[in-house]
Amino acid sequence: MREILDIQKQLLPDLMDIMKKRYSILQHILASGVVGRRTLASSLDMTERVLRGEVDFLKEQGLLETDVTGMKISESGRQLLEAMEPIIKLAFGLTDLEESIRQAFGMSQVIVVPGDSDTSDFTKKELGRAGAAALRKNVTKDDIIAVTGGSTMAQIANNLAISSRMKGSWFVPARGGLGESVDMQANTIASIMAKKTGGKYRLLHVPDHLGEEAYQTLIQDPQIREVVEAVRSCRIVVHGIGDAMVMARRRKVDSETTRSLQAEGALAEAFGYYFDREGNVVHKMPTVGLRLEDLQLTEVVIGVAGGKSKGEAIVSVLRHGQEDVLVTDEAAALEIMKHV
Amino acid sequence: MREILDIQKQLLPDLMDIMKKRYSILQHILASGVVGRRTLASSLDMTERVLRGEVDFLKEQGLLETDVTGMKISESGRQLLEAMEPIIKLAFGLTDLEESIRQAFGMSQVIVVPGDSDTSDFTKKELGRAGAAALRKNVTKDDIIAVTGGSTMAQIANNLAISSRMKGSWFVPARGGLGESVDMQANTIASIMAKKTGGKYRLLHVPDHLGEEAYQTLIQDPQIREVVEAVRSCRIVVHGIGDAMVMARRRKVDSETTRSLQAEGALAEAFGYYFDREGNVVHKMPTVGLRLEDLQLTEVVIGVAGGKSKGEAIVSVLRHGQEDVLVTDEAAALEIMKHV
DNA sequence: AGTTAATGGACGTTTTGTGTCCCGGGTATG
DNA sequence: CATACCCGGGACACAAAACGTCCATTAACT
Repeated sequence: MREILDIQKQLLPDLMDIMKKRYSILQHILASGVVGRRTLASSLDMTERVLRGEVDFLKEQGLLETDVTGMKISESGRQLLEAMEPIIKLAFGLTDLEESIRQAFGMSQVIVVPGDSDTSDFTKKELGRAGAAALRKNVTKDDIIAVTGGSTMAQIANNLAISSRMKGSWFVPARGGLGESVDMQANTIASIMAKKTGGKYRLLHVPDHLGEEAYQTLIQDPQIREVVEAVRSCRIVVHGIGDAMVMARRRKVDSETTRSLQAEGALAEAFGYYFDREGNVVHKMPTVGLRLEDLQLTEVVIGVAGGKSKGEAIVSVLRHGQEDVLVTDEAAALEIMKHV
Repeated sequence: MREILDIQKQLLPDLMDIMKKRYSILQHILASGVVGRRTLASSLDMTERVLRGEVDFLKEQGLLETDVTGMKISESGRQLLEAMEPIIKLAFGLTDLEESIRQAFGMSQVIVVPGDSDTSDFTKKELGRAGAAALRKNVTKDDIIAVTGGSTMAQIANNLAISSRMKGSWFVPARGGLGESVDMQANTIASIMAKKTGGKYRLLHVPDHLGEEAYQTLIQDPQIREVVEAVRSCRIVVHGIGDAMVMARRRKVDSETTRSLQAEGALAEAFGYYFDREGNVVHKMPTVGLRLEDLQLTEVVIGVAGGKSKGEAIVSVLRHGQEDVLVTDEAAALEIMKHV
C-alpha cells in the first residue's frame, strides 16, 4: 500500500498535497458539523476563493452538501473520510516528521524516507534515491558541487542518472583523501557522479595528515590550487554525517586524538569536522579542501544520513546551523525528534 | 490496494487521468526505444505542445532522457513502469471496458463498477452509488426525470442525496403500475428520489392491464393527463434492465403471453417493452406513460443494470440504440463484451 | 425587528496552459 | 560528401483557468 503511494508520488508529485488538502477540508467540515466558508477558510489557513474552488469540487463529487446555512458532510463523504484515515496516516506520518524537523532547525527542506537504514538495505537504497532527487532538484546550471565520501554518498552516486541539467556541472571532492576504502572516497564518488550525470569532475589527490610545511608546498601547486579554489567556491555541498567515534576509528585516528575527541564530547562528524552535542566544532581533520567558513558562501548544503544509530549525530550537525536540506530515514528522524 | 485507488478516484479524478496519460507516454517511449516529440505526439493523439509539457515534467523527474536523437526512457523510468503495471491495470482495467462498450454501441458514457451484483450485495450498492452519481451529473436544472421500478432503481434512490442542483427537478414514474412489490414500484421510487434530493414528484396511479376503453377514460382525467404529458416530455430517463422471462414471471404475465414472448425470442425488458437479441421490440406491456417514441425527444437515457446474468439482456437493450448512458458492473460488462 | 453569517453570482486581474512557428544542429540516406 | 529530414528547445501570442475581491440575497438567531 505504501508502495503504490510512492510510485504515484513519482508521476504526480503534487498528488499528496491535493489529497491532504481535500482530506483536511472534509475532516474539518465533519468536525464542525455545519460551517461557513469564511470560518473554514481561516481555520484551514486558505484564502476564501481557493477553498471555494475545492468545496465546489467536493460538492460536485457528492462528498459534501451545502445549503444556505453552511456546508456539511454528506454520507458518502463521511464514508470516504473513514476509509481514508489509515491511508492519510501512512502517507503523511513522514510528512509531519519532515515538517517538524524542518521547523525545529529552520531548514529549507527535509526529506524522510520510510524505514531504518541500520537494519534494511532497501531503506539505504531509498535514502540514496531521495538524496539523488534532492540534488537534482537543487542543481541549476553549471554548478560546482562538492561531495564527501561514505557509503551513503556512494548510494546517492548510484542513483544519479544522466541529466541535461547537470551536463555543465562540476563534481569535486569536498576534501582531500581521508583514509577510507577507495570506493567510498570523495574522489571516487565525485567521479562516479560526474560519469553518471554526464557532468565533469576534478580530483584532489592529497594524502591524509598533512603537515603544515607539506600543506604550503601543495597549495602552491597550480593544479591543486585550482581545484581547491573550485571547491571553496562551490554552490552546492552534498555530504554524509557520521558518528564521531565510528569515523575516528575508521580513519585510524591516533589514540591521543581519540581521547581528546571523547573528552570534548564529540558526537558527529561531517566533511572532516567533529561536532559536539550543541553543534560546536571540537576538532578538525587537517587536510585541504572545503573549510567550515566556506559554507557561508555556499548556497545549498545537503546533508544525507540515516539509521537510528545516527539520529543523535545528525542533531549535532543540524545544531551547528549550516544545513539547508536534510535527507534522512524514518528511524533517524524519530531519534532526531527525541532530541529537540 | 483497489480501495486506495477507488478513494483517489473520488477525491482526485483528474489526477488519475493525468497519471494514465503520463504512464502511456512512458510506455510508448519504452516501446519505441528512441522517438521524437512530433512522432510520439501523433501516435498518442496529443498536440505537440501538451506532450512537450509532460515530457519536460518526466525529464524533470528523471524518468526519461533526451538527447539530440530523441527521447528514451531512463532506468528509473523503466523500473517505475514495471512497478506501475498492476496499478494501472487495477485502476483502469474497467476504464478500458467502459470505453470498449461505449464505442461498440455509440453511447456517450459507460460506467462500470467492480464486482458482480449477482453474487455481491456490496457491488449492488456500488451500482446504486454510481447510478446516482451519473444521474446527478446529468441533471441541469428543473428537469423532468422519469424513473422505472426495480431493485436496482431502489438502490439508486437510496444513494441520492440532497442537492441544490436537483431542487427544481420533477421526478415522475416512467409508466403506470406494473404489478411489483410496493417498495420497488416506479411510483415509490420517484417519490423517494424526490424526497432524498429535495426535488418534487408526481405519481401515476393507474392499474395494470388496462383495456382500451379504460385507457381512454383515464387519459381524459386532467390530473392523470398532466402527469402523462410530463412523463412524455421528460428530459432524463433512468431505468433498470431486466431479463425478459424473469420480469414476465414477476409481473404475473399470463401463460399465453409468456409463450408468445418465448416464441419471439424476448430476452430483455426495459420500461415495459420486451426486446429480442437484435434489439427489436417484441412485446409491449399495456399501460400508460412513456412510449418508446418519446425517447427520441429525451435528451438523456440512463440504463442501470448489473450482474453476470443480465449481460445478455443489456446487450439486447443497447442494440435497440436509444441508450445514452449505461451504468453496469464488471461481470455484466464482461458478458456484454462477449456478445459484440 | 435587527443582526449576523451563510451561499452564490459577478468581474477584473493574474497566472497557467496551449497552439504555432522557427532555429540550429545532428542523422541518415543517397 | 551533400542534402533532406527530424530532433529538441526557444519564443510568443492567445485562450483558459485560477484567484482576489466585492456584493446581493437570505436563513437563523437574538
